[in-house]
Amino acid sequence: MSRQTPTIKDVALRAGVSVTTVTNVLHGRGGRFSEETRERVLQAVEELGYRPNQIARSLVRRRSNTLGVVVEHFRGALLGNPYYSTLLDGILAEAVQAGYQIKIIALERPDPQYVRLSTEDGSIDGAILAAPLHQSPLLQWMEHCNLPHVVAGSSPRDLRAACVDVDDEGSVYSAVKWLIELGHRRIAFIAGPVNYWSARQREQGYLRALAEAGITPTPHWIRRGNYSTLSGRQAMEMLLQVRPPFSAVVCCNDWMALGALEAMRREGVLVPEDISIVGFDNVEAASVASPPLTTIHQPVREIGMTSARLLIQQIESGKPSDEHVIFPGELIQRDSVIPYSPEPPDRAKHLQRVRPRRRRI
Amino acid sequence: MSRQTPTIKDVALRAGVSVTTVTNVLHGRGGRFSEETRERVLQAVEELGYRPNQIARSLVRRRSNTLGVVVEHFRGALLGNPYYSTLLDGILAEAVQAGYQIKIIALERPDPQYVRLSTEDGSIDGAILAAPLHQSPLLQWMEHCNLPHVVAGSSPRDLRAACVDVDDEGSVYSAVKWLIELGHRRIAFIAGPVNYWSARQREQGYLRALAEAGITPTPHWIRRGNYSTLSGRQAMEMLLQVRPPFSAVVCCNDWMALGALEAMRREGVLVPEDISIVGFDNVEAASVASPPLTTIHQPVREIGMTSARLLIQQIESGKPSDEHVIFPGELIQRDSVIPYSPEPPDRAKHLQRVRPRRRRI
DNA sequence: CTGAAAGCGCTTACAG
DNA sequence: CTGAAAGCGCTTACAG
Repeated sequence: MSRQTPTIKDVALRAGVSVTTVTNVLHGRGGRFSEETRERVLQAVEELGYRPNQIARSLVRRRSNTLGVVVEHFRGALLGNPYYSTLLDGILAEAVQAGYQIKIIALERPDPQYVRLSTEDGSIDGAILAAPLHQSPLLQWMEHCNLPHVVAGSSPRDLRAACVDVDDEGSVYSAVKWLIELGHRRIAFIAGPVNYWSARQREQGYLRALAEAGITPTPHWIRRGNYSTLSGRQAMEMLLQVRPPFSAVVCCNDWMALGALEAMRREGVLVPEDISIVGFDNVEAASVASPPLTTIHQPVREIGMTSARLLIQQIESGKPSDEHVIFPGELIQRDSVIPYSPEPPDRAKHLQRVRPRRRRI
Repeated sequence: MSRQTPTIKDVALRAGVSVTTVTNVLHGRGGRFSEETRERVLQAVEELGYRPNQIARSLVRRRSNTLGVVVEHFRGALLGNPYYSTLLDGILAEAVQAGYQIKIIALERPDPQYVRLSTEDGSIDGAILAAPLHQSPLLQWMEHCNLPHVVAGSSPRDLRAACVDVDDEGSVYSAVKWLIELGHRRIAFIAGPVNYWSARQREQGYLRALAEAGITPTPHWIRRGNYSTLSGRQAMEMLLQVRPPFSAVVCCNDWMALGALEAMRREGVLVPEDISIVGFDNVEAASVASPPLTTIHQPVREIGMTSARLLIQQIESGKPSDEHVIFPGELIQRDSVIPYSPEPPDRAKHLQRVRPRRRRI
């Protein structure tokens, strides 16, 4: 009995009107049908359980009402990263709000030609590039792309395209400047991977603050990690060898800071008495670490929302834009930083904080 | 000069062949064209920068090659939750692998009619329902839905549809049984919100293990939180009032366990010496808590991957399925649990672990 | 090996 | 207020 899913033609037939009329009442184009016709159509829709085919609609309107979120998935488990998922959540919230859907375009390989095929196929009205890597093919693609697009998160600052990000450079600059004001002079840096724009910019901020204070770091002051906890621990182990010792260390992200914390705990270095530490990102784990980690919060969800808004603007106005929206980072002061003190801390007094060896079950 | 984006017709014209032939070479339907024709077509494609319109293709093939991931977004910032994003990551990985795209369908309101409109519109070939809530309209919708679908994560066990989840009940049952084997008898439970299937099932596991050991909990043994850290702290504060005191507490998720840890730290309760604690989910913060939290890990990414695989199977075979795949949870033993000891811990010995008041900067 | 034609399910001028 | 017709950009029998 039940045949294919009903089409607009079936509705028209049942209501005894033309498909044009059905379209008109469905889209509320007032004045083009009588009240009585409207009711007949709506009833037919109801009885048939008719649902408009959006694919057909997209074809003729040349509009899919969906936003593409392009992620370079060849990097591996990407959405598992809270940064990306929070970004996505912001994009989604804004898109839904404005009547758009979200399609995730996971690039399997870094090939500009392949990117075109995946994006310029009529299935999306515009694209949000989520935190492209350094020398990402996406960046080249954008140059000759007539699909509306905006870059969200970590990206080069000289981009000739709309982009939304946190002020990586300025945030780290301010944090380091603050440490200097607290009396710290020997401030180490655990840098991030060079293929991240964000890591590069944060490093610049560190260097600028030191330079401005007339402090000249040797190469020993900077250790590079890959954003993982393990790499942070290893970097810190190296930094602990340097003499004279540092009184503070700034980390390019929280996970490395957490690793650094672990390295210091193992070595009996007191935080913050011996060494103050600040991270970046304000991940959830930062607040439950011991001591709770001072860090820089970036408004990731807002970045996502703003990207979507900018993209929708471009789509609906038909005008491309190269607006840059850069949010300031926010320093979250917790317990991992204290002012510099020339005399060493009273270890006896603080020894109670060092955790004893625990037996395993 | 540059007009609309080129269509298959433009390619045919330029190559001097019919559109049928263009389609054939583009889809590699061998034997239907000469090698020379093939090259002419490919060259025209190249010169024109032709990209097939997938919307048009979808319309005629009645296949979009995209999987819908349905989330009940009216709950708020959903993808910001690492559970959902990890699930999504698994789905994406498997889908990309199999040549499918992902569309996120964020439901703004819990209306079955609205769900139909959003899903059965030709834009997706099947749907994955991400962790529907208790009494979700999605569950009803599925009953009379001819779109292939599978439920991923937290869901009722008597579902007449394909579903993939962790064994919530069994995992908690095993954990509680283990605590009992360690000598614990007074074991409290911080329950989760009743509108989550997962929370309900975990609670069942707790009750079953106690019952099996002949332990009869009074209502005071169970406090309900809403999965947040704050609610865990509050629940624990109440549990600490109960006399005689508990020697162990099981939490419905890690965030509440982390809150409970905080409550105990404030009250000077030693973990695990006074009270052992186990969480659920194995969030990243659990491993950096002090003490590191013993918890139950669920293979969220695998759940996502398996859901996608099951869905694609249904789509490609044309046969609906109601297969259930239930993964076991894995107990991650860290430092928050020790065997029950009748004598109270030597507080003097452990006092050193209690953190002193910290001054703020 | 190749192509003309019908059709997927809609929307949009356009004519009445 | 209403409808016939063309068309969006593809694919698929079908005939040659």
